[in-house]
Amino acid sequence: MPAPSSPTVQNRDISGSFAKGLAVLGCFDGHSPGLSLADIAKRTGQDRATARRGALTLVAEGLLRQEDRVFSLTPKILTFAGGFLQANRFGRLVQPVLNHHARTLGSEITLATLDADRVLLLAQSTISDGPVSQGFTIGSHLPLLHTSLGRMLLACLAGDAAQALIATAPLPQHTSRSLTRREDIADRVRQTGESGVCITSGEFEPGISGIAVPAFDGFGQRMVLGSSVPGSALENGGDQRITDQLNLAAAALRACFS
Amino acid sequence: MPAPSSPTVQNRDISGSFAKGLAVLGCFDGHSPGLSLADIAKRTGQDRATARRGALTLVAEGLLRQEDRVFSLTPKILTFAGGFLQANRFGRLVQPVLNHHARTLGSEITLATLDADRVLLLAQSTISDGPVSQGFTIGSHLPLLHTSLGRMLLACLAGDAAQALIATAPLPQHTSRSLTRREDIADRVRQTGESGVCITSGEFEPGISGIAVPAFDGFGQRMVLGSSVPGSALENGGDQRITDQLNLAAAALRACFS
DNA sequence: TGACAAATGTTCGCATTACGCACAAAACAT
DNA sequence: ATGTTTTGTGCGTAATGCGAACATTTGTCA
Repeated sequence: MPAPSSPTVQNRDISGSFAKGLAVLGCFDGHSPGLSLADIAKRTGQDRATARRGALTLVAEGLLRQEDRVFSLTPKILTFAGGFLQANRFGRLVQPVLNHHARTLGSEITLATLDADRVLLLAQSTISDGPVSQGFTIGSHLPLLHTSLGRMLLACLAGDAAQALIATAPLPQHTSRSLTRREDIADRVRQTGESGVCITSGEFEPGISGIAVPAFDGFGQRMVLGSSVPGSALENGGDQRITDQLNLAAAALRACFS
Repeated sequence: MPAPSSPTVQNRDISGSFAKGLAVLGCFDGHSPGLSLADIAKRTGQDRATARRGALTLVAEGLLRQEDRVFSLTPKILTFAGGFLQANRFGRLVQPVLNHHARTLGSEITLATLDADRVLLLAQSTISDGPVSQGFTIGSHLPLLHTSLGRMLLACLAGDAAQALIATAPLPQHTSRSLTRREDIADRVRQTGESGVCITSGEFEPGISGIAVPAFDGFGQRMVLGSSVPGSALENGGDQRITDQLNLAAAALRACFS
């Protein structure tokens, strides 16, 4: 005879099976091209049978393909991204703005937002033969604490939310210059909020500096704009030139979305 | 006493709830930025209560946001695309190749594949101030029968599969030059298969010509490469020049993926 | 090479979960 | 204000998904 609020009763507004299935889809994170059922079960913490149903359902929907024992994403997964990108006019509005300013700037520009405790890349101007290209794409994640984009996102957050993230987000030492004390990062975030621009030097990739500025509020979230350049590009007022150009691009986007 | 294959019994390997939830996610196709519960129910053919559970689950997972009565995709949806793009080295391999060849070509290059009866865009070289830009993005869909990319994909398919698609895929008249008889399209596909290149002129967008060549087999599917140019660009051997350049890009990709 | 062990994949009974009717609430029209 | 349509939600029921148990494959050592 179960109690009225038995622990086994769940929120009737949410479908557990669906959430578990999404978790299966979410394990394909790019670090591993193919996953076996056991891998999926391990990553999601689900029973192997549950993971199997999720994966087979995804295969039936055409989102995964099964080759021998490994599952991998099909191109069809891009359809979901297409829904977002087209609904928000990325092809017509965002991409042209980024491309244009990237050309006059001479380095690539990235639009990003916050996703849990990471930076999520939304769009990127791809400038041919650009000097810096780590191979990041739309949907890639960057660390929050050691990138200029991440620190700018933190600076745009309400104080306590930012502090919570600074205290808990992963803090691996990517390079010898990565700040390793969370208080130091909090300081930088504070400075960023005051100056309206964030510059990091070699904390994520050696020899590469990042510059980020706020962009606009859209899709229910704060967006930021940034650029990666060789550290030397910041000398002789290069930092100011890049900042100005990023702010111009930000203003153009703001005009589109608000 | 139900029959062994009772109509109410389902395939135990597939999760119906998960599939229904995915259908909810799939209705956000970019043509409509926000959908109400009733819209979702209508589009998916699900009961409103079912659609509601699916949508609320997606909100809980951070993939949808609810504003008043309308649901819309959040940027987090791009994470799934990122998994595919990174697993297949799009940032490091594909994008640089497309960008490089697009620059020497002077017009943008698109990588695409087949998704049911439409063309799915996988990657695009974004060349600043390029002459033609319809605002398509990664994950966008193009019609199969009236684009060079689509006809090239058909030409790469086994005969009966191609014929089936030619007979059933939607055939709207986008422009006055759109072929409207399916036999004519079958003819063009046949020619495409023989010559190894497909050229269409103004059948999808007035004044715009498309050129497509086969690229490579990857992700379990055939990939094709194409470019859109003003119709005039094909004169004086321009068509050959573009075809050659596309084939060079295709060869470069083939070297990466096989 | 065969026998054991470890890991992975699949089946099936049972309890939980999701389905969708029916009701309620809101929005709109008259 | 009252009917009408549209939209949102609680709840009983039975279909569905859970996971322990079973089967199968892969790896290892004598």
